[in-house]
Amino acid sequence: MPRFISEIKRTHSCGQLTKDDIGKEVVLFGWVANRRDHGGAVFIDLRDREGLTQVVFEEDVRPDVHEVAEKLRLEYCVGIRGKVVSRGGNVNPKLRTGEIEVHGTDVEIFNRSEPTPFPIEDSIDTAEEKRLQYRFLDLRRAPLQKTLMTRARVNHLTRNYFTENRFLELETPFMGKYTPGGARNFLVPSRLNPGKFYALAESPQLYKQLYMVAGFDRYFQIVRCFRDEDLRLDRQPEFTQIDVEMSFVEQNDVFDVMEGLIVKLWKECLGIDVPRPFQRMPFDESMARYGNDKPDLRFDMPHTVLTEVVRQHQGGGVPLLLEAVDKKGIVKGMRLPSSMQLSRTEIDKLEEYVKGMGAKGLARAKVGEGGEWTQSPFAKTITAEMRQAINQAMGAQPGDLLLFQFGKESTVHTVMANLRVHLAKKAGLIPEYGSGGQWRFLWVVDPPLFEYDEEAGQWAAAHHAFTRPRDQDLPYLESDPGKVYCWRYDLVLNGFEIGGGSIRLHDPEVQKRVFKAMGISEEDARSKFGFLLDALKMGAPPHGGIALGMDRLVMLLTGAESLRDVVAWPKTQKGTDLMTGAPGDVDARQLRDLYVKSTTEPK
RNA sequence: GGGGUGUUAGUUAAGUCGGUUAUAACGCCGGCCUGUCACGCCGGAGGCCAGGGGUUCGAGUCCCCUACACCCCGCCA
Repeated sequence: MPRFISEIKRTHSCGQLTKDDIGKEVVLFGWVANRRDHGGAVFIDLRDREGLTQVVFEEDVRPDVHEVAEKLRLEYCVGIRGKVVSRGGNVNPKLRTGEIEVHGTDVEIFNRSEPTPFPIEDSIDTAEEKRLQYRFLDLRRAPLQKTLMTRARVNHLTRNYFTENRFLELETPFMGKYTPGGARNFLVPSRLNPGKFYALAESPQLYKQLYMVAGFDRYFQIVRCFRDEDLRLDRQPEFTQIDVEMSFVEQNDVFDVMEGLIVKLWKECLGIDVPRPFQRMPFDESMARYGNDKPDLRFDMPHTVLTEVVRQHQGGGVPLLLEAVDKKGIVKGMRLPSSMQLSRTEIDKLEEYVKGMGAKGLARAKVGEGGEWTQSPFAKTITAEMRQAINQAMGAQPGDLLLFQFGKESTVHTVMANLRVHLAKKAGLIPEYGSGGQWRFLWVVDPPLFEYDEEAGQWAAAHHAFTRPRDQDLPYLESDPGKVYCWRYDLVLNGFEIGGGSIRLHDPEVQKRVFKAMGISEEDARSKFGFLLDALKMGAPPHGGIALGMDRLVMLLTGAESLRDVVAWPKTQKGTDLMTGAPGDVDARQLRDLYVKSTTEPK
């Protein structure tokens, strides 16, 4: 064992010492963050997770120690002993410990370090590929350490909060039965059952409902979930949920509990008071005004739905718009005030951008002094009446630029939603993190229970098949399923969905009708969800719940730009781990033991 | 599956119209330096220009393909 550690114990962290400690004999362990060698005196910035402390080794004080100190290099892991001394006139205001320094009287090198592939500094512009390859070094950097410390704090506060509120932390299996629908599952072959597979849980959804049936009343869990879908900046194949379920509750009860948690987290982590109750918005309004169900409300720039205007004017002299409406499509516009000047080149770029999302083009119109349109494909043929109607609907002012999308509803929404955010970013309308950035929490409520699956020609559950419909909509279950709305809700923050849940359907009779509307036979339902259907028949309490995306929450809380910055060991967009090389090959024998055969030849 | 951006010393970048020895900063190595904290000064090493193919007298530069990373669409109840 090193002499330090076994004989000489650490007394303080590197972020701790202040002028109150002057005169103390201290022992610090850490890494060499920087060195400044002045010959007779060597300055070392020693770093641990708490901060930096300057240590000085002087030749005339301890020549032998100074000699070792001269050999120190960046990222050597060392222990030092010395005396805390005032810096006098040489205070460094950038450091928390900047009023003092430690005059080293002893030092031990625990381990040397090769030159690191990138500097261990707060802000670096090293390619993420490199950072992921040496993740253990990236995690040594203060910003990531701070983020993970916040993450640990969120875990801790969450556990305390729910425990104090009579919730029980109960676990659920990761390896379960594959259930069709929803996210793609990771599969685990069963050695003991040839040809059979477990599925890794995409969420504890069914189990947590069964906890309610079992009478546990209030459940929570901070739990890993697995989904084999394509990755995004805010999506990892394994991620963490704060999972909650409650019996004998309605929507407002769920909101109360969750708002309480959020308020506590923001207060404790950022010192910010988040006002309650959070804003609520119906799903349909969110789609109409913002094109998705997770609007960023830190800026406005709403869409205007023009479908009815176009229909009333029978196309208003624009055949393309008439065609879009006739084919059950929609027409949307967005107004860019004259203050958001866009050059011709920028507009052309925008057009390429939207084409990448499936748009056929980007129709626009520049509004003139008298409300006339120029620079527009519609300008020549549009009737004055429809032009005026559109101007009025959109609140168009002279100098504004109007952007339009029309056609298939889902494409129009996607394109316009992305366009709205894209242009707001470009125009600097979104407050930066830490600059008085607003926290716009929003409950998106009251969505339709079903969405029409065009490929299957069927109504399908928009969320899952166990969401409770609104009582007043029950008559439409058979006649017009599209008109049935339900007790589902998403929690949205600044354009990210950070949680979602529902009040569950606990009535077996209504349950049957829902399956029927989706074209699922009783046998089908039984084979997939038999255990849950049984459970609902045996005294299932009314219940509901929610799951928060813990990683996303921490991402927003810390101002991180991607989920990869709040997950200690993340995967790349192709789902690989650049540090370990996972996923990797296994040998034929392992596969044989699992009764599995690959259809791909190893390269 | 589709659209976009990128890949040049360890790192970050420059590299003109295709032209002869591919630059710089930081880091690294050696030397000097007792008040630095982006320490300073002197000297030095370090390159399969992502990989493959093509055009050309000549390719880091032009063309094609592939790989990898990132952003987006699809997908994610």
